[in-house]
Amino acid sequence: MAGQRRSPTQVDVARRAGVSQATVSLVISGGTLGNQVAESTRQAVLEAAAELGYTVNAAARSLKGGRNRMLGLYTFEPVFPVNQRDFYFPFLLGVEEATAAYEYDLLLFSSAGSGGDRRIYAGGVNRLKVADGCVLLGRHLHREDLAELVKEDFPFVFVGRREVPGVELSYVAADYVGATSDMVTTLARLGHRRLAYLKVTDDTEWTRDREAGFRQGLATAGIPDDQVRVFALAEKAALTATQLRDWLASGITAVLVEPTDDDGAIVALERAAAEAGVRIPQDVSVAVLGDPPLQDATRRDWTRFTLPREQMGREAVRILLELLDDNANARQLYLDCTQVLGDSVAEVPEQS
Amino acid sequence: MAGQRRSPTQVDVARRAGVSQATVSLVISGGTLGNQVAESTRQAVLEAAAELGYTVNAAARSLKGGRNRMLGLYTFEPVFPVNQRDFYFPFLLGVEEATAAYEYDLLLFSSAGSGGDRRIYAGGVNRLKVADGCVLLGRHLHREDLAELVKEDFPFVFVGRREVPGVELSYVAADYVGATSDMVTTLARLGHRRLAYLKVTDDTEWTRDREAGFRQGLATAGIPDDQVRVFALAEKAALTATQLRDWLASGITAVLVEPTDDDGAIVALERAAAEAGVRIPQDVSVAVLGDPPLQDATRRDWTRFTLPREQMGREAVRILLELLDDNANARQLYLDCTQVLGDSVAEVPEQS
DNA sequence: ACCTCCCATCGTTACGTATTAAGGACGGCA
DNA sequence: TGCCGTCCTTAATACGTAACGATGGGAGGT
Repeated sequence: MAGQRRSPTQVDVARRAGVSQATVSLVISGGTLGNQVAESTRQAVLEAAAELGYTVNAAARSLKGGRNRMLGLYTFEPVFPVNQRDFYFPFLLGVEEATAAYEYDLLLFSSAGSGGDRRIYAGGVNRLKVADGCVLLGRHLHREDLAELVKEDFPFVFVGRREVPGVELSYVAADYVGATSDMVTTLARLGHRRLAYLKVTDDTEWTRDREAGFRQGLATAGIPDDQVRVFALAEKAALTATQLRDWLASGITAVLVEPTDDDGAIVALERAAAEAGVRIPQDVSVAVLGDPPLQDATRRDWTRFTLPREQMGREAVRILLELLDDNANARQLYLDCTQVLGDSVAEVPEQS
Repeated sequence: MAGQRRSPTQVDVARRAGVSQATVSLVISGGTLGNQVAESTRQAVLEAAAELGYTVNAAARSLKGGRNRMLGLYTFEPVFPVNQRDFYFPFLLGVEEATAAYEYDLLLFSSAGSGGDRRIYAGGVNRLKVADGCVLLGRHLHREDLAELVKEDFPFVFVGRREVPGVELSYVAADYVGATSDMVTTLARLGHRRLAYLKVTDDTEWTRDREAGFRQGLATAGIPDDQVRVFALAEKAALTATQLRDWLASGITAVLVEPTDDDGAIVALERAAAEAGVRIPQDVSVAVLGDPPLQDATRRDWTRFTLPREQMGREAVRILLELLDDNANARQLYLDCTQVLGDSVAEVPEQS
């Protein structure tokens, strides 16, 4: 081993090929003027480069302002932990696939900051900037980091709808509004007229969208507001068997429930049903408004809708590249979800 | 949107704070001389930086310094295709985890070359070099690319044992020899004395290692060579029911089989068994020498050994970082496999 | 033969940062 | 007051690349 040999530069190649550094640059990076170089010279340069084992220095290139052909993928939570991987994996798959298809490489910003905290700005440094642009992923984001990113004009696309007051950002989102509305329609078609909606408390975009979809679905189905019950599930206050019985007693026949990181709402509902001796779907229909992240937590084949996760990943990359080329305004894209009819919803029994 | 606003530099900060660019650099990056800056100046600089939304330009920094804090992961096959993902995923997991733990970022070289062919040297240029070092993964490598990498002194670690004549390279490998040997021992302990060994034909390191382990296990168990039958499974020539019957007729009670990309050998064996009316494990015991990549192709819980894939990924990163720091010689690491007792192996029936 | 034009190549500069050696202010001590 | 030493700050430079304008020479036209 020759030890830490400095890797050859364009100057070295130029010297060997008997041309100038500028010519080497023209040959290597092609550019618009790439065809202005004589074929013989081009060959000589390429040969010299191969012999020396020359490789382009990405740092220098991107310092100069050019592209790296690298896209970043930053996740606010670790993507890989086992319990969540089945949820995040399809996004990753789509992003990877599209990135490769466009002949870019993918930079995974996986390193947690020193504090164990995942932040974009570690020590005041925006690490993302080594990439040409970045796809962001994850539920628990730091808004201030996002705002900072926008302020810097760094091109990025979020997977999932994200709003930051005062700025317009790009994202690829699932159409939660439409999907939830459709779910209400489906339930109404099966005869359900009195619904309960079980939402998580924190006020996020996706929770708001689902609730909006819920209201919209009610309107479409012609169900007045007083026929429904909205219950916000605080983290600690689980749904009790008593509450569930109350609902059923008041004529409610179906429950819509939001999935969460830990499937807390679903698990709580199932436990309450078990305690109350209520059978799903015979006694109450349950529809899940999304993909339950943990497939293991519950064995049931829920009636639900699934996000086109892989496609979302792919589209995010496509939009990011559009952003890079046009450097136009932010753009948003909504993709349809697919309703999956499982065995947790049944027709409402004829009232005798 | 202000459009492509150039992001502020140290010069801008310096101008605003009324100091020189060098002072800004001292304040920002601290360094060894960081404490030589007067507290008042430091505050002024930090304030100016905050007001302007200054962030360090990573490209410029690494151009100057050398290290990128980026590790590469290059795979000779796409890691993500669905049919293989369960096999490769744990490696990826381990690599990602270790990379993050050491506060590096992970660069996924996913872009296929223009020809659809995955090569390290695209257009005579080594793309890997943007990273400080690289973990390599995959079965179907291009030896010439590897040799070139070594020649360039680029630090890399292979996951899986790889040999290139004349050069010594670093890898983290599963101890196929020991695991296969142990498997033979296990079979011998269950009374199996006549074995068949079904290998794939191409002459790879892992095939050789398994065969060596097979021989070693035979020696340990005191089984003479004429009690065994080694069958090389060509790609197209599947194992026939007739052959399988012949083996059993000759007293063979157990088959060791190598897993392949597509589980070809296992599937062939199972089909032959079905055709011949041979039951597994009642009539013949089957041990798989590794992890069957496709869990779906067969529902059986094979007796096998599994590679510590996640750990292999982690160790690969650790060794790579050692290589970076010491820039010493290549190093190799072997990790033990875990035997898994499934239901495809039974005690040999007492011969009446 | 001379002028023109174009093509291939070259010299130069800027990108933003970290570092080194050098400069300047200030106070203390003789 | 003069000298020196200690801090603090600065000017200059290098890193490797891409882009621009400039230059030289050869070919073609008049």
